[in-house]
Amino acid sequence: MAVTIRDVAQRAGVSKTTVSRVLNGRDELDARTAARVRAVIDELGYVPNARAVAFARGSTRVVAMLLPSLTWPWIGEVVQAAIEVVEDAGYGMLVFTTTQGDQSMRRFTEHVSARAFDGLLVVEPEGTLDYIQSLHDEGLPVVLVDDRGHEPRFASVATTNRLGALAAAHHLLAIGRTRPLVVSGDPRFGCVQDRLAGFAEGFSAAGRSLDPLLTVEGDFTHESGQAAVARALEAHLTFDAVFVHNDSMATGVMAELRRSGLRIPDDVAVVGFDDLPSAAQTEPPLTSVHQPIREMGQAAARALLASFAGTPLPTTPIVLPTSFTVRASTTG
Amino acid sequence: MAVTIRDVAQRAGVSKTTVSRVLNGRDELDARTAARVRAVIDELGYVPNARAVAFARGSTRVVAMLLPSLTWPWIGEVVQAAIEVVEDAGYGMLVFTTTQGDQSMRRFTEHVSARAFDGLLVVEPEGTLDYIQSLHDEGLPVVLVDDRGHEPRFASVATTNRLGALAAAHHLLAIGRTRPLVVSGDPRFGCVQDRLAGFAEGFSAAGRSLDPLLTVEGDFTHESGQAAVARALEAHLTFDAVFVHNDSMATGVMAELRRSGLRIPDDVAVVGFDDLPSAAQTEPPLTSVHQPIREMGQAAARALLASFAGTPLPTTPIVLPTSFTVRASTTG
DNA sequence: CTGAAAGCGCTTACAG
DNA sequence: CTGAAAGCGCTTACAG
Repeated sequence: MAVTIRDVAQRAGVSKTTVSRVLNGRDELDARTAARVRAVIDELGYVPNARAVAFARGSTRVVAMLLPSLTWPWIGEVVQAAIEVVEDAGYGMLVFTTTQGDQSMRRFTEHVSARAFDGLLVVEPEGTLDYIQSLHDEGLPVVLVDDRGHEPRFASVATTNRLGALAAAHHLLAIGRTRPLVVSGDPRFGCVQDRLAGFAEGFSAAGRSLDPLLTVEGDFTHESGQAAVARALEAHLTFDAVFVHNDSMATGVMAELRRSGLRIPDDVAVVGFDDLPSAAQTEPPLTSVHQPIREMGQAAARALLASFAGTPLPTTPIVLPTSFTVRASTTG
Repeated sequence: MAVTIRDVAQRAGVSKTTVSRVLNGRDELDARTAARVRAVIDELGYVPNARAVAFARGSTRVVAMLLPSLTWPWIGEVVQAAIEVVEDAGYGMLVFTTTQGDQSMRRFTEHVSARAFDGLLVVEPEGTLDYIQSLHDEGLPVVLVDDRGHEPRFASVATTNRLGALAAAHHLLAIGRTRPLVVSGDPRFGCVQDRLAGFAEGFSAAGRSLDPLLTVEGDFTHESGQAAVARALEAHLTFDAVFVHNDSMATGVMAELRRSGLRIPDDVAVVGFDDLPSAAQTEPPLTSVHQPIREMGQAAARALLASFAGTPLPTTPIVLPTSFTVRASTTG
């Protein structure tokens, strides 16, 4: 049998109430009483039963995270960072993914209804923003880690997509590239629009406009980057650089460029977006707009935990700045 | 106020006991009573409070997973697969990582003592096997997803490291390569020993022995693969193939080979191990021993869930076979 | 087939 | 500063 608060109380010669007070750090306690109780707790190796505490207190000390999938590198980084913050606070992190579509969402909803956790961090699975919004409206503390450029009416953490793309433009101009191909993500995403706008802005500020034919659409996968470049080359487009909306597509872009006999960066410079750890391992290493991914995960988790302690969740997005990492794909 | 079992009972004109029976699918029930109760449950949108159920039943319907980190691709795949199985069963998955060392382990131990979950899946953080063993000995259901080639005295899921390496040897011999460089992982790991043994076995079965100078040690990182090849070339070793103990090192190996002007596979063929999704995206695409990673995660989760239902955990490892994926890095 | 009652192990007003 | 008692929302013998 596990040791309970009752055992501790008996052994210390106090009531369960007093033990509970020691456990929860209430201050209306005689110091010697508290010390004695603490000694007994150590002696017996007592740890309060999490199930009973959750039940009695009405909160679980567990945070949930809802994600499209765990197998995307970007998401892995975010989750890892968030977990570290959550663990530090003595909380647990319950992870839900939506790889099984409606079935997944139904399961998740059950856990919400069952009040299985105190708050929620979200990297939005496609098309679930309204649902998340409704959870928030019903009183569940929610923080969105926003990789899509939404503008939700609840707490969120985002990055400076426009400024990041602007930095990419400045860099390419600085190394003398004037006809960049742009491989974008799905233009329905706000982040994609921001990246397109920031990049164009950088060129127009330098008195150069972008050839509209030189913007092609990808879907953030390696394959789509490869295909985009293949199409551009087939159409005999000429370009001296490629600005790619994420690193995965950028590796596809570089693969296709090399297949076509083009040298990177001599013939074509390549700039990615994300700057995941793997960007340093491509060939050549990839210049990329750095997203503060870990910081975003941490900030989201911290905001959520703070809300449990009474600090209201922020009503405007927490925006963390991108930076710019230069590697050999632009400065070989 | 959330709706409780009491509300349902009142509205249906039965006792809470009866509602509980309907909820838990006991069969000693009048069909019409059950139907009526179910109707009320739907009408009120009642979902049992997970905290109360966990407390009353003494089990949480939550499984935990202990991991070194979420940012390694191999682990991401395992966790994703395990989560899907766990979610399907209506369970939640609590994820703990040990990126913060002792601090992390202390936090995790608290959750164990607090009985915050019913069972544990583990990808062993370095040096914690004895601790995991002790949790098992104290009665916590544990299943190890074994990427290290341990032989634990509790349930585990593993793969055929020796046979996988044997297949790599056969393939290289089949394409006429006779002097392979081997870039291994840390030889303290059982899986590394198995891969070394299987590979050597394949060559000796063909009447060829491996040059001991041609086995160099890496640490499973991209950089170590790169460094290993750099050292080998510097030492003027000659080889016509490289067998690398994982895909990450293999990309490092390929990068260094290309830097040295060697063509893949014409001058040097490369075989990796793992066959992560990214292996199809390297340049050239990587031939690799395929580990059934998803299947391992699923099998571990299934075994754990089955143990809750009364099926004892297996006492010998569940071993899932590797396969062999041929790509352009050996057959360009 | 059904219900009244005890119990799971804590927390928290309330009273002193 | 401390304790007795109620209560959190379920499950589960036990009795009928």
